[in-house]
Amino acid sequence: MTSTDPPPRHTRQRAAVSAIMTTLDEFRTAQDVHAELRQRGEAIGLATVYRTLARMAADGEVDSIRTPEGVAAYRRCSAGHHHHLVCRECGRTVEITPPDLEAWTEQVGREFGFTHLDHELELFGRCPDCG
Amino acid sequence: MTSTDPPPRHTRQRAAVSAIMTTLDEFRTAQDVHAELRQRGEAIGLATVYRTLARMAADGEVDSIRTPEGVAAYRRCSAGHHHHLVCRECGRTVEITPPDLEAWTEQVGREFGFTHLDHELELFGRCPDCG
DNA sequence: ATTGTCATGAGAACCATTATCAAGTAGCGG
DNA sequence: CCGCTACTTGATAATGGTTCTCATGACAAT
Ligand SMILES: [Mn+2]
Ligand SMILES: [Mn+2]
Ligand SMILES: [Zn+2]
Ligand SMILES: [Zn+2]
Repeated sequence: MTSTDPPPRHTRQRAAVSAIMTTLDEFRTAQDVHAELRQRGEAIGLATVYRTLARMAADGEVDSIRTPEGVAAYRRCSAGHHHHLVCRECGRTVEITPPDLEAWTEQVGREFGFTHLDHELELFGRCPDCG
Repeated sequence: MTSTDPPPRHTRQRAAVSAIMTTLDEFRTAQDVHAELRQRGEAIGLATVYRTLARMAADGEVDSIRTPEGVAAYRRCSAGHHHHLVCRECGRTVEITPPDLEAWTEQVGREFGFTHLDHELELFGRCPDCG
């Protein structure tokens, strides 16, 4: 359980992905990130972007959600657990913290005998700029 | 905006999907439903199952969620808006209603100027039977 | 029964994601 | 530095869920 995975190696590709994620304020798919990196002249493979984002998410360096269409999207993550209000049009995101959700999840889990609880909450809408 | 879509026609295939959904207590994917129908001797195409479930979901006859892996799953739906606690192993489901979530969603939307709000909340865990 | 419209389904197409695996490279010990 | 080894990369193929195509069949209103 305390198995320590080796830390990721520092490569040009990983640095590029990490860098671009700090500049983006919206949830972006792996394909989006790959296209944007290419746009900026970075030489990087699509598979590498997928792998890097998946690993960064596993390591807590970025948040990952699934859009209502089922595709994975990533965004740089502020410290601590939180949820999101996401614009369906442009991906603009606001971090939110619903009161009592964590405690309520635990309570409901106990009530029905469920263990290994996790919860997913995202709000979707249209932001002011997208009318 | 008040456009009335023509009601679905009554066909053997639609009846079969509708019938099986009333007997299932767990979220099932379109592929699951198709396999189960074939098992029971029903002649029905996979595309038809996909179309029928999508339409039933749009018409509010079944609930649809996406598993953490991103695949769509369907389940017969009790009246009224609600959310779910789903067993990751067997799909067993409990309907839940978090207090104040609807009102909180509206409040957060107003606060940030988002419109056309929607929210997605699902709890996942392991049910008593699945240890 | 006629007829216009909608539903069906086998297979192809689509598309996000993951697997392959040979070639490259980071990082460590010497 | 050097060299070794394990990790990373990326072009490409493979996977798998979902949707599209379109010819054929079935519903239902007249
Ligand atoms: Mn939370
Ligand atoms: Mn709700
Ligand atoms: Zn927007
Ligand atoms: Zn279970």
